[in-house]
Amino acid sequence: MTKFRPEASRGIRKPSGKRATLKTISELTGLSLSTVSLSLRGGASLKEETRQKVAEAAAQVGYVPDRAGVRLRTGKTNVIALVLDGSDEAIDFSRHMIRGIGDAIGGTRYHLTVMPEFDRSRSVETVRYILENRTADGVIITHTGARDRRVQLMMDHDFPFVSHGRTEFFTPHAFHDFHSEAFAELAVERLADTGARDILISVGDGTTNNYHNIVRTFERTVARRGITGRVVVQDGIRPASAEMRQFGRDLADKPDRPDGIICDSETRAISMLCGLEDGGVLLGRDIRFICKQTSDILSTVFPNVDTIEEDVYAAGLELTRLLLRRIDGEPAESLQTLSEPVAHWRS
Amino acid sequence: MTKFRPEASRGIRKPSGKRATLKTISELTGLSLSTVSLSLRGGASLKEETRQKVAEAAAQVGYVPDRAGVRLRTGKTNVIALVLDGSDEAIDFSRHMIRGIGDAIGGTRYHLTVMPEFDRSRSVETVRYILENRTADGVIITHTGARDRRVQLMMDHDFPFVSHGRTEFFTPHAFHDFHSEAFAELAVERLADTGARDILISVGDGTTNNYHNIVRTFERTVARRGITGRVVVQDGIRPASAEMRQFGRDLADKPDRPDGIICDSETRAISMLCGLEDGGVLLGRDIRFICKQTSDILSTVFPNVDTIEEDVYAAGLELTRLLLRRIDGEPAESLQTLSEPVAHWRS
DNA sequence: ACCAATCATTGCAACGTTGCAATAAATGCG
DNA sequence: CGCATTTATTGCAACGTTGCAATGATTGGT
Repeated sequence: MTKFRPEASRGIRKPSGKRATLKTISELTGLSLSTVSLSLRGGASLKEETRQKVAEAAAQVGYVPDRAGVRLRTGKTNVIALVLDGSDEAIDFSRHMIRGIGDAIGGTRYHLTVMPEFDRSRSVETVRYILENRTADGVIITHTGARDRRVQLMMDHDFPFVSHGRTEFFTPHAFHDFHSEAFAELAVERLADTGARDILISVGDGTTNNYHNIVRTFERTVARRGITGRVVVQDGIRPASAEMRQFGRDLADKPDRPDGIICDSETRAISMLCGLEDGGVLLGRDIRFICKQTSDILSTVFPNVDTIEEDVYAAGLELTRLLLRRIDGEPAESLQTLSEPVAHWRS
Repeated sequence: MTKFRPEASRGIRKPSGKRATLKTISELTGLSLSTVSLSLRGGASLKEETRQKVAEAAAQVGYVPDRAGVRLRTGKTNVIALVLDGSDEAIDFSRHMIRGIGDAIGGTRYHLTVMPEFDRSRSVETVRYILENRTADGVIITHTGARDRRVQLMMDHDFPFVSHGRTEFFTPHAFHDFHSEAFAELAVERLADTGARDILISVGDGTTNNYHNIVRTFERTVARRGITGRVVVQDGIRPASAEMRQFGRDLADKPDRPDGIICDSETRAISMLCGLEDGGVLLGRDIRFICKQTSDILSTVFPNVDTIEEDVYAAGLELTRLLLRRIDGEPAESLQTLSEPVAHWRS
């Protein structure tokens, strides 16, 4: 009679085809259900011998706790929810983010559920749904606004979450954010250092908090360097479009065109750069350009353009790690991190 | 005493702060648990009056069935799993796909869980995990291979799934796929019609079934038109990279360079096109180019390049609809659809 | 007015898990 | 050696749901 064939446990649960449960182990070891359950969760009061026996049996039948059972009993879902708010401009943002989250929950009990809600106003309802139906143990939100209603809601309910982006709320909450101020400052400094006197910054979505951070720092740094700066909010206009390209084209023709441009979106940057070239602008000479980059498409098309990298994959990793710690009860104020921009100066 | 305030039901479940369950409704109506449960599921044997009463009470307390309870009792998870296999080249593929799925499950009880597994060989393990732990009611896979092991596995277990992509298996299974053959044929015809005599096709990942479909059709169509064709598999090389651009550059210099190019990846196309222009090639004159497009970045950068559109959002929608019907028991052979390419001929 | 048949409703058990109170076994101490 | 204490194990109830067998109420036919 075969006693213990580890290879056999692949796909084979029990003599019958049914899934292994605590009961299976209980019968196998002769111990009670409670003991098995306790033991599997590392009960300190158990004899070393029985713990061994249980562990062995569990491994043999390939026991994995039933999520529904646990959830019903304890309320713990072992799920984290990503609320994708996403008219995202950043190329492959979702992909990198999800991959980061996936890698971070690898090896844990957690699953990831994604709730795509592209209508931003309704994304509050999505969060409300999660809270009311206890459908996840924690939430990750992106594109956070300065006084984001989702953040408010979750703080009110004392529900674990992390935001990709900071807020202006007084009460601290967990977040991970790209250090936009550093980005803005770095970009202005670089342009100024290489001779720019009149810088235009093109920013997207004015509803996010990042927008404010970027603009504020931009204006401060420009002032400090004693040069002029203008802000263009490009919200309604599709980042990759003939219209956006035309914007670059028009800019090239302007008598008072800037000699430095900063752009916080790779897609918008590509369009704009094409337009500038249409207008006969020689990049790096007539106009210097710096943009935030989340993929390597821009650098392939315009290898000489300076970029500042935001690593969305790393953000996904970090957000998840923070969230898991938050779920485990760590105070929010110790779960706030920034990721520093990485400069790629070409030439 | 207020009797029925619909506005009050927002966020208020019960006199206490607890979630409404069948018991809540049972107490409220004086009916038994079983009756309430039965009624909510439209029990045919109930009096119209009681059904009304139950429905009213349920609405009043904002009852939503507890997922864990249902799942434990019935085994139904109300979850569909997306197994993201993704060294995806297509820009924003994940985003569009997820948005499509999200829109398709809107209004249903289903949630979406995403299992990112970017190491393709391990993606079989991911599927196995889902099957063994009954962690979803159905699965969506992408980047399907001709004899995809995940497909094999799920068919063996008679588990509901749809694949984005067809296979060569004899047993039918649900799928939705981009009609790559039509794409290849359309592209060759267009190039031939506009004067091309020597066409090069650049295709990605040779492990997917799409690869075979494209290549086969390409060769057949080229032969039929009496022109020459070559196939280049660009697998190891990153789609957006200096290396890929260099490929275009080198191509431009070749004495026997083709006069028509087809590319099945937008990103690779962009890189290649940049390289061709580096080499002094005049697009549309020296070389005609057609590529498959999933975003509007390429068209913004190269407005004159002919493209053929694949709508990934629509694919997500369709895949999900098929899957839900499959879960409801429809036979797989009636759940097989193709999406036709949409040509955008510029000039 | 009685029995059978239909209609409407209900109690019970079970899904897999865990926390608690309770028991049983082993040890310490006087 | 008996009693209190610690150590190890267990039974029970509950989480929210549903399917089934069983009950109770109503109707129709003779």
